[in-house]
Amino acid sequence: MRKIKGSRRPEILDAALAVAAEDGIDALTMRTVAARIGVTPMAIYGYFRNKDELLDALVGRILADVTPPPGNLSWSETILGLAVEVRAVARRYPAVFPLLFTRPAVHPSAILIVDRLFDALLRAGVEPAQVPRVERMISTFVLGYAVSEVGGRFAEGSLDTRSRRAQLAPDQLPGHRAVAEQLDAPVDWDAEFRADLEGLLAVVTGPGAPGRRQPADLPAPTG
Amino acid sequence: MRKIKGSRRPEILDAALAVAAEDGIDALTMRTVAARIGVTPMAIYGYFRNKDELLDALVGRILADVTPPPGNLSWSETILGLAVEVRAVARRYPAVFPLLFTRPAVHPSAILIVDRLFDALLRAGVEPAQVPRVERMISTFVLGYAVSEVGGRFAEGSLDTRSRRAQLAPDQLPGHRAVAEQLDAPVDWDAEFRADLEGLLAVVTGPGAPGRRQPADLPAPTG
DNA sequence: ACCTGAACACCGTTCAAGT
DNA sequence: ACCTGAACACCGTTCAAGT
Repeated sequence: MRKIKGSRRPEILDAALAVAAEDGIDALTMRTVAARIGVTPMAIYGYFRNKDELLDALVGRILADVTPPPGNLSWSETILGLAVEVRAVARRYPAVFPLLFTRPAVHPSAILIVDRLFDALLRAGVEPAQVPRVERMISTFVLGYAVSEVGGRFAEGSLDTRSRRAQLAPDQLPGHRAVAEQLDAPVDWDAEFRADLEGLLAVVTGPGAPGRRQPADLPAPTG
Repeated sequence: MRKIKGSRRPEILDAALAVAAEDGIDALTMRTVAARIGVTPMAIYGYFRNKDELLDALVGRILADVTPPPGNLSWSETILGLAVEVRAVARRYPAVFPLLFTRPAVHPSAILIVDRLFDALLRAGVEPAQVPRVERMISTFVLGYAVSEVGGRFAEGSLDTRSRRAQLAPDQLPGHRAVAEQLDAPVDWDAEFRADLEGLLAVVTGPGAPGRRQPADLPAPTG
């Protein structure tokens, strides 16, 4: 594997990102990526052992786009800022972002983000023993929400649409019936994401939360 | 598409599940699935328009394995029970479960689960206007956690392991340094999942939560 | 050190044909 | 109604060879 200075690895990863952006993840093949930088498919094997390793590196490349917030922010502003950044990156690379959920977060860029979260949670007064757990909880929610949005899991649909899909009469979906009006209303995803996050931060640091040590600067919920 | 009685669709889906369980998602091809039920690859196209439609149906098949809790449980027992079931199903089908996050939840089995969640949240006193949002929050966390576990995203690793991966000195990861002892300790994933969920339920229904209407039977956190 | 070219064992899918 | 068989345009990847 050539990892020397002047390696074309970044060039290849950018080409992969471009191919996926234009034609989707299925179009991202060794052959299309190679063609985009004007080489033969086999040339890529000089930089990545195989396609799997290329996709792993792509995960690192995507997370490298998450610009960390400045160091002088409060713990809650830091976490919210990182979350908003991650979600913005998901929207920037919708076709490939779901890869983040299937491949281990072992890249330098991922570890740097986790480190900022650890630090912010400690400043929030979370007990060190609870910090890794809370970090997993927050990053799971943030990644999950971002992937759900870009992957189409948050399919909207009226009561009628949903009961048709379920092949059931509306009466057999009492929960849906009770909130039918809400299912017709458009969703403000930005506001929902923020409200959810603020709720999450409240639970991990709020009064009575397990692993809580001292008061913190949690903002009032705005949702 | 043959959707008549006596269709072999269930047989095909079970074969797909078996192939993935034995040899992984990459081995799940039209050809291997066909071979497993003793037909030619082209026979499958009589039941599914293409591979994508087969995978979509597989998502429904997986969720159909989630046995809904009995109707006489409290709202919190209902939600916890569903969550535990979903996580159990993820562990049953680790190779294919991540598909749930990439494909819209429009299958009858998915809608039935959502309906139970809607109902439980209403019983918890969540305002109808907030119910769909809270449902998305909970299901995003539950699915995200389950996928992270089976997909290996929750890679454990000591401070040393992580700083090596990050290609950084431990000093450049102050957050990790501060919780280094925790990174060496083994994680009780069952307990963590439960503690996280109870925290989540507390935030959506606890005192001061947005969309709260009346007291509810939230259990005390056990984590 | 870096890249090419031919080849191999696979894919998903179309089309025409069989019973 | 259900399935087969041959064929097509792709894949990822190996190997040997070029400069």
